[in-house]
Amino acid sequence: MKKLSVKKGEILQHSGELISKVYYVVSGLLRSYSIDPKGKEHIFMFAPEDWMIADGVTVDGPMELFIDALEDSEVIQQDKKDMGDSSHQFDKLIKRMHVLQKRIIMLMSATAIERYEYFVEVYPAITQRVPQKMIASYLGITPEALSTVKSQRLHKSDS
Amino acid sequence: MKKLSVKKGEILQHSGELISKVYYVVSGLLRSYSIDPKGKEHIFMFAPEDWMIADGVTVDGPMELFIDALEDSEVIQQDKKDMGDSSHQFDKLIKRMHVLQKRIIMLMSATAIERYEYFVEVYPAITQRVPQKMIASYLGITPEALSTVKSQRLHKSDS
DNA sequence: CTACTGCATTAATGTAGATTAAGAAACGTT
DNA sequence: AACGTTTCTTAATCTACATTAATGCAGTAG
Repeated sequence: MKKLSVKKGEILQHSGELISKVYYVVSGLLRSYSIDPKGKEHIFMFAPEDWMIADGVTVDGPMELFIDALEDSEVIQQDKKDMGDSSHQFDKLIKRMHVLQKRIIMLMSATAIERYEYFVEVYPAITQRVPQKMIASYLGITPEALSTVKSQRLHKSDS
Repeated sequence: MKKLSVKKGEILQHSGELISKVYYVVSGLLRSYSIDPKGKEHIFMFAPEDWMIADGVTVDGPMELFIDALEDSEVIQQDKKDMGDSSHQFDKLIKRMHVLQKRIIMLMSATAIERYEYFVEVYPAITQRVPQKMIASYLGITPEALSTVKSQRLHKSDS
């Protein structure tokens, strides 16, 4: 368990590494993402201050997630195996699962517009801090599609 | 913690209930699913023998998941708060998260065909045990689309 | 056996979002 | 300030999948 200062753009964890760390974000902003077989980047989560981020390493092998810094950040790095299993950690995991569940349901049932509305509602702060194309990547759509979604929203509020 | 026998079609948990149980499947097959605002059903997971299934209830409130039996089943019901936080349980959760992560990445990056291929690879047994329309619901596509995907696969293997 | 009901398949038509491309705006670097 | 680089927007075209609808096929009940 140690404190790190990372610069914007710095990579904390490469895909496929077996070392399994957990990062608590004290300040700044991290993200985790994967690169699919077609070479496209998909943002899996954003982690602003007070969040925790980790890859999904299991006993079965590594998960293909990168973690990097979108802003200069202070993070506390901890090894997963030293985390213990206090019920506090347990709760955090349960909460994270809930977010993932919701995300899956949204991907299956909601349109790009609905997913964007939900994103803005849940993470209003993030929209100001990251480029649009990353929000598009999080939503599972292209930056072009996000752009049209946003203009539709503007025109709607005229009515 | 008690053992239950449930009949095919029986509902173990309704959406919105606050009671938070975990079910270990001894034999048979359960599923969890949600119904979206448009009234469409989306299968969240299948749980054959030796799996565990639960809703996503958190401190923040209930998750909108139903759980029911697709086959006559024997299950062990346990209250979440009595689970303790042994590292065994912890590991199970981590594994589940891994599955969810993979699913999200697939939904964002893979076509219907690729998702089906992956499903068959990971859950070959399930394809024989549930109706096609439920597999479609799990994959996030319509039964019609799944039907064409399957015929494409057949024609491909001719070549 | 016939009639009903739910499921699977196939085909037509429609649509959300991808792709491609080109111009405009914002940003970092010297 | 002036440059290249990245990001954002807009529009035209394309494609994967949804929707709708018709048909065939079990399974089940009378």
